[in-house]
Amino acid sequence: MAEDRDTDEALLPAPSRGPASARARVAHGAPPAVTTHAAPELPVARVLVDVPLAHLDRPFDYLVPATMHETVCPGSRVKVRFAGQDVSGFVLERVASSDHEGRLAPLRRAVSAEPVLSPEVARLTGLVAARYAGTRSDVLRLAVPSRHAAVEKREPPAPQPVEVDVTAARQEWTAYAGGGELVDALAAGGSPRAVWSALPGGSWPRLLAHAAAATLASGRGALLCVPDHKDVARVDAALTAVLGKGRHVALTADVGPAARYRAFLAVSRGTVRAVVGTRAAAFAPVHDLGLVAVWDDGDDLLSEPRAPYPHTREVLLLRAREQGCAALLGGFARTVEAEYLLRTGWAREVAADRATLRALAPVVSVTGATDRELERDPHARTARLPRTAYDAIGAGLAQGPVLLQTPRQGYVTVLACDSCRTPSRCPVCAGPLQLRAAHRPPSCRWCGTEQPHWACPICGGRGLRAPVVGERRTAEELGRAFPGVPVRTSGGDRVLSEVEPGPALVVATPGAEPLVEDGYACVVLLDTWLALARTDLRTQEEALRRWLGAASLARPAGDGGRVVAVGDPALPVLQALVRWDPAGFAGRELEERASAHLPPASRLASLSGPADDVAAAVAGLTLPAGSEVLGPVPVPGSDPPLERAVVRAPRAAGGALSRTLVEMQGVRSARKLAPVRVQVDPVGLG
DNA sequence: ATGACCAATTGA
DNA sequence: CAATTGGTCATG
Repeated sequence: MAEDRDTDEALLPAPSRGPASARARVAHGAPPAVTTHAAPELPVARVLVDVPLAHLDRPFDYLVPATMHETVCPGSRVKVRFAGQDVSGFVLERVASSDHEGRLAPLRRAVSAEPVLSPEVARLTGLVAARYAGTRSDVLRLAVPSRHAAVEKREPPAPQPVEVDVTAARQEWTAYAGGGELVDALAAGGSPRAVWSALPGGSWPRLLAHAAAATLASGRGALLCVPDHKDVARVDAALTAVLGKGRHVALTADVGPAARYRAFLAVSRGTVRAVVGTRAAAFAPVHDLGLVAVWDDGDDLLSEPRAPYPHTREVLLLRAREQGCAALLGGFARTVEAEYLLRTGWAREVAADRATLRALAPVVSVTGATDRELERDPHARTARLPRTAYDAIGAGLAQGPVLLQTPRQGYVTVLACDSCRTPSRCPVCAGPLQLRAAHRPPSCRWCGTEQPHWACPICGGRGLRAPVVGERRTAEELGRAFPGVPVRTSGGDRVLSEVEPGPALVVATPGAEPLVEDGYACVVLLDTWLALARTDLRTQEEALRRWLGAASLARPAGDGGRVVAVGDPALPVLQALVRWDPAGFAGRELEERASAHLPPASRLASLSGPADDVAAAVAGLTLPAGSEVLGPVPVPGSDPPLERAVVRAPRAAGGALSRTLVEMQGVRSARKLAPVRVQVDPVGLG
């Protein structure tokens, strides 16, 4: 598209009413004056300017010069003069006149005619900013990828017609109660909302693809969000199998700016209507959106690490609410947020009955790993493996590959009491202890305090051990315990996506488990006590999610599939694993959260920064009725020292809480005070 | 942010 | 009395 020349702002026509009365002025040394005419129709552009200041987070009106009339359209990029600087912005709309009293400055440049910000996404960015008490320009940065001019100039490929076999889609979903109805409703143009408990095994990408296909059959678009690139690749392949080539697109950040922009344009121009992607794809401008879906919404990869830290699930739910489209939350596990949607009746459950589940799930057992048991067993002593687990591995290896999930990577991370195995914590701040160097006493990883005379508060023991050995060390030890068996590792920056079906030991960290055709003969979950040693709000939910993720890679019980978890069989979270009951667990967890006034039953916001700023920020809030302020308390391990306050409000007052946070940030920004970091419903609150 | 403006404060 | 500094306000 043609790009327009810069405009001299001295040559301002009068504001919007009537034709512009151009005044020429030739300043000494200035470029020769050119008369600027306003666009013949809708001469005013409402522009969202890219400035990071909270109190400037609203549209500003500019005059559209006649030369830019063709190029400037709703959703297009422009450059404008703002507060003496050239800044970029997005045109929200073209209107006939402005409410602004003073004269309007002309747009400085029309960057492109490409409408990259659709009206729906423009509205969504506003809702997300409001919900997370952030600025719209921050959200816009997440929503619209950077421009690549060469890609934009190329002619788009013609949309491919899509033929969908709705009967096949329905067939795939009938394993679930409510599944057939879900597909029917999608295909008929309805907007069902469902929380889907996926059956173990590798069918979920295909089911997501079929849900998308049913939506396309109704003439609408579908948007599928998954946690990582491995998942994108799997759903991508399933969409190709179900829809044929060229009918969908994968949106990921790691493919480079040109490829990313090309995929984005295919969506925004309506060339394709089915999209799979990671968290940034939640903002994809899918035409005629009919379905939003998120897989494994408990995965913290779906939580955006950049301000204002929106979560993919919440972005998609805002979209579904706003556009009245269908919503699907699926996973092996269930988050408390998904459970909440069921409890409030907003979504329906889609789950298989117990008989179907029993047929497809492996047999799950828990085996203790007390020191006494370990002492009786020399193999266990070296490999942290009780006899039961050791035997299950041996039996599994006779049938195929065996997966061992080990909680963390690296050689030594956390210390624990040598006698009772309780993870050792700092008496000052409760942070984990570490050994930083040989011949130094243990020190706290958070506050750095050295603990030369540490004693276990549980049993009084003074010895420390480093019980957590990463996947590489685990692999070495197991290789010795099972000589002759190939050992593969996956974790950290060396992740295997798939392994061969033959007998092998596969050691992986959570989320890095390789796929294997026909499933693992046996899955062993090591050191479950360690995964539960964290003090985070979501520790148990997260542990169960990771265990179910690994367990769902095992063969069905009928094919000999077994899962052995090494841990305390009395723990409810491990009992939920044995019964394969993520729904029941999420239900109990939600009740506990509700009685403790924690999300999702309440809305939380954390404010962090230097102590003075946090105190002033909290004082500047107009808190809704029923809310309370916790803290501020020092943030452990922060240097320079920071403090954090947590504000808690009833869920119904969540909107009011976000509004007062936005207002407070606006006031602070106008007064040139340092911004306080605000996180609404942060994922990892200790 | 940047810049404009006004008022209070400081300096010769 | 002028120069300087600090707060407030607006940014189209």
